Amino acid sequence: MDIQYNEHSSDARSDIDHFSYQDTKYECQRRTPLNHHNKKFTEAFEILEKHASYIDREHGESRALAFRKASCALKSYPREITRIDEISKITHVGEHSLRVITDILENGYSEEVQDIISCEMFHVIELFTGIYGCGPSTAHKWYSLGHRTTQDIKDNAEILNLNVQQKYGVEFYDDLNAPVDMPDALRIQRLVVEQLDLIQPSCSAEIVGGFGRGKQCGHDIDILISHPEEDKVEGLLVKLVNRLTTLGCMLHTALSVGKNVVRKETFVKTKATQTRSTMDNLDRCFAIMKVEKSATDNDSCNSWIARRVDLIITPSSQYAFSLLGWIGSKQFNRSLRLYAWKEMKIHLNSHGMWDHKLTPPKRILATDEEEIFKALHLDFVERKDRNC
DNA sequence: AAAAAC
DNA sequence: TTTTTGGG
DNA sequence: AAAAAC
Repeated sequence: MDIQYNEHSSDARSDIDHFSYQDTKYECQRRTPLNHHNKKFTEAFEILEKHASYIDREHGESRALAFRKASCALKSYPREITRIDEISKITHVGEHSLRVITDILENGYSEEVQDIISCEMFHVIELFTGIYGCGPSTAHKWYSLGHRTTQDIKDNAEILNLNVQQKYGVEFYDDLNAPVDMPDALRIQRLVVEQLDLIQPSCSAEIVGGFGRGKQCGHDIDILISHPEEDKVEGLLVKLVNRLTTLGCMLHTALSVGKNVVRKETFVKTKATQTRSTMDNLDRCFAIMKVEKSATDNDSCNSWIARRVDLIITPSSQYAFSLLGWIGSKQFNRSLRLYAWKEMKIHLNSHGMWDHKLTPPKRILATDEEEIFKALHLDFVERKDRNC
């Protein structure tokens, strides 16, 4: 119940065993390590979460969110759950979730989860949403048209009117669904750094996303690029992508060139920027890159493999906020932003934060992650403990 | 409108 | 019982 | 689906 760490423990081998569960309202108020003690429960909740979001587009997302919060609570729980009364009073683990946990404790499985797993529709939606460019809506559409395999989609590419991303998603399906490991991520980072040095020296290029939280493998690589001088990142993404394209590394790119709010007053809306949504001011590139296979990969026909790579550019004034946002996890961000607004009346996003307790709202600056946590009156959470 | 990112 | 659930 | 506000 209480927030108590055992930081002074002499036993550093299993540090997560030494704190009692912090029953907090927000995930950002506690530690959520990648390796926890309740995988058999959280794996069940992840099935329920996906199922809820697939089943109906109406209330599905909110039900999915509830299962995710229950799952996150168990990920933070410092030991394996063996009795239901241990967690029967924990926040975010409600009636439905307790039923599932009870079933697993008593029978070793949940019938509800088994039913989902044995359902063909669930598997096909999983398969289709694994195609880059295909989300739940498109997956449903394809399923209802009678399609069941990626080969079905390939064979009917014309009739289905696949968009560009989906075409590449189908073409490189196997590559893009092969796990990326840390050495792969480091090789891509090295390539990006080499090219950046030729365009603009002294750039930083940090691996963010799951790898940034200590994951050993993932499905894509996210790289956050910045420069100590505020305006040195202007136009950088286009130059970088052009270089990588010339080198033959780019199989597909989707650029999102936003308005870099470096010189707000000189910013003039052009047709190109108007068509972009104002959702994100960062310059981003969603790419499919052609990268060399690692030595450990099997020697099949190709010497290269297609990988999903996201390149994100941020000016130094926004660096801490984009770093925090792109490190994630998604659920950590949601909880952090909800906490900031509900508890502190502070608007937080990946560009900055604004104190709405004052009129007009006042921007709060930060140069590192610690300063953001401090401004929000939160204990700092290590990146490896943001895996909620 | 859906999908892309955390 | 109703509202909220990230941000844009 | 779960919790908080009403």
